[in-house]
Amino acid sequence: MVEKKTIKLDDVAKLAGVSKTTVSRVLNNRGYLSDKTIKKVHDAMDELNYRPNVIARQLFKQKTNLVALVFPTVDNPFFAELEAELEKRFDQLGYRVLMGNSQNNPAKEQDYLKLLLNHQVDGLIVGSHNQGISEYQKTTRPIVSIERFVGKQIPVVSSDNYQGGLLAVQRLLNDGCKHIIHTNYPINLVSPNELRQQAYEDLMNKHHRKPITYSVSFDVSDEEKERVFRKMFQEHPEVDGIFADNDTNASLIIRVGKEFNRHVPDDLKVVGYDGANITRTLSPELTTIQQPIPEMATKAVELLLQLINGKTDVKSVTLPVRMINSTTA
Amino acid sequence: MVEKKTIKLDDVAKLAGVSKTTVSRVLNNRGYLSDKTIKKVHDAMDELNYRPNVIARQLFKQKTNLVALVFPTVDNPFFAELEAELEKRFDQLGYRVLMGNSQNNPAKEQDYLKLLLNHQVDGLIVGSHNQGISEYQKTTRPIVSIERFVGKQIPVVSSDNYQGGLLAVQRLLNDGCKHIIHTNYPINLVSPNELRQQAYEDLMNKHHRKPITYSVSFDVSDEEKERVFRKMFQEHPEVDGIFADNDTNASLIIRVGKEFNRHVPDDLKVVGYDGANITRTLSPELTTIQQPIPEMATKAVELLLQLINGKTDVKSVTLPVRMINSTTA
DNA sequence: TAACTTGTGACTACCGGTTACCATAAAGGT
DNA sequence: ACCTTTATGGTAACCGGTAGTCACAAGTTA
Repeated sequence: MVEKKTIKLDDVAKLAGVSKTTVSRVLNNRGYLSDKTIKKVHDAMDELNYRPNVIARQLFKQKTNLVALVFPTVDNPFFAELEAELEKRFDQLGYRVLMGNSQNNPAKEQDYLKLLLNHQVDGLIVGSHNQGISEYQKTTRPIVSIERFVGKQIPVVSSDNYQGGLLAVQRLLNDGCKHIIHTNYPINLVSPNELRQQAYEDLMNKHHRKPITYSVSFDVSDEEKERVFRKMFQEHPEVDGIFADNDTNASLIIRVGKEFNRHVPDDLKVVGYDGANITRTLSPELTTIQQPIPEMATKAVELLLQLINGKTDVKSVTLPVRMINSTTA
Repeated sequence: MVEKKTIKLDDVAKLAGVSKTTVSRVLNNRGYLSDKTIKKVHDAMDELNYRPNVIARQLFKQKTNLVALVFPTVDNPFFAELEAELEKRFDQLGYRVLMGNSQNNPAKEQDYLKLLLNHQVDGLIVGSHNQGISEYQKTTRPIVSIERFVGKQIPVVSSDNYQGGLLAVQRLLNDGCKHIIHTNYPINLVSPNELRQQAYEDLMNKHHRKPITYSVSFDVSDEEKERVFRKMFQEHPEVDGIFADNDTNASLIIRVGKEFNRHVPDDLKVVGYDGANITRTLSPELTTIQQPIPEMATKAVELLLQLINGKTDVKSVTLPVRMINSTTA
């Protein structure tokens, strides 16, 4: 096997006819350097196709310029857009991004945290839906959470879930719905998501209607989810409006509704939640509450950088949502 | 500011009352060790919440257990599923995954390659749609490509694009379409995608029909794409069947068709391409050619690992596609 | 002419592990 | 009683850069 030796700083120095120190100075733009020397060094680097070993530098500097994203999965319109936006911003700031798809499995999330922390990441953005992960308490590494409460000291970026809930339910009420049902994650997952349900219940109570919520786990198959929705239509044939906790579920509900001969928006009105890119493209007919994903990404990156730079009083933020009016409600 | 000192191997050794060597032996499971010592060391590590500095180990071992994924963006049903599947497999094998969203911008792709290679990744999986990136020729690092020709020495995992093209067009012909149009990326992007177009043209010619292809760039906005499709309906009002190069475009075409009063599947039949998870959930009505994304991920990971382990004759593979019959054709 | 500024080299400690080598010692086998 | 296996310690080189210190030379300025 042809063993191709890695080029190191020393090799560049030799070829350029300068000292190791000088090459390092060129690389880091330190000290006094003549243009001539800089050129010589660059030429040598090009000729050898030299790539500085970032690992060695990381070890010395105690900084990796690596951040990790821990979310349930990237195979979901909301997380895909969010992670893409986060990555774009981190890239501009010189950070590389490690992916951590926890599959919404607490053990996996715990493992990921350990592994990613071992990789000496400079910070983490997390948005998994698990609880009680002790790793979060043990570390002092900078962490920002998105749409999820993780711990007292960890700032959260979320959209205005309560307002989103109000907008959605009010829209259904305005459209004349009498029997509105809400779907949401199981509530034991402490997330700002809960506030959507709170808004739903508050508004329903205000209008003297009985709030009914169906729980649907995030991490089960579409078939499983459809089963829940079928049960919903069977148990509540009177339903004429649904406030779904995300657009995927809204889409599944509309499909299941058809099985029960409910046609949107005549016999049934549906409002979704998230309003991600992909959903807007593939299901433009869906009326939904749009989370400001790009802004959330911007804010999360901003907060994480503050933490990385040693700021201590980093505060959680809530960003406004907006309604996208379309034809399903 | 409270400076929290990082715990190192030496600290663990001191607390456990053993030597640095022994701790390292416990960590790496090397040499002779008594159960008693192992326990002592583990206890000390737990007490101190010690995390071995992976960077230091990487530097010595010349192995990072890091791989990078370079794709246009993760905010797309096909790439989201593909990257999720890749990440899942790499995770199981002990590799962490770096995200590189090139935005389909050659300069950005080149930058990413440099950066990721600097990070000493053990390998890369690439699927961007750019050409002529010199970085690919310069490096000897293991690379596997997905659905894209990169260079002679770089193995490609692709699905059977020619067969996919045949299936799609044959379906439209069987449904009685007389005027079938194909949409695809600009052909100067050398990708196996081309074979879909080839199949389309071969089949059209065989049936003595004139093949017509509209080019749509991957990286433009939905609005831009819709403009192209509007032009298509204007220039070819006779069109009654469309073979789209991906499901997103199929979805946009159906929407634009409505503007021209073309209703699917009565006045117009559409077959898409990709059949990713998210698309199946959000647009189940779409008839499409499904790429075997999980299998492609499995194969790509397998090939990359062979390269990482020094195998030299790693061959490209093509995997079968299947048709998903639904209501748009 | 003394005092800086600029430009470069040589040397070394350091980042935090890994591992080879050698030494030592107790336990077990023959 | 001798040899081997098991178990542990100490030391040092090494991975590939970074950066501080000191030295020295040439050019510039007061």
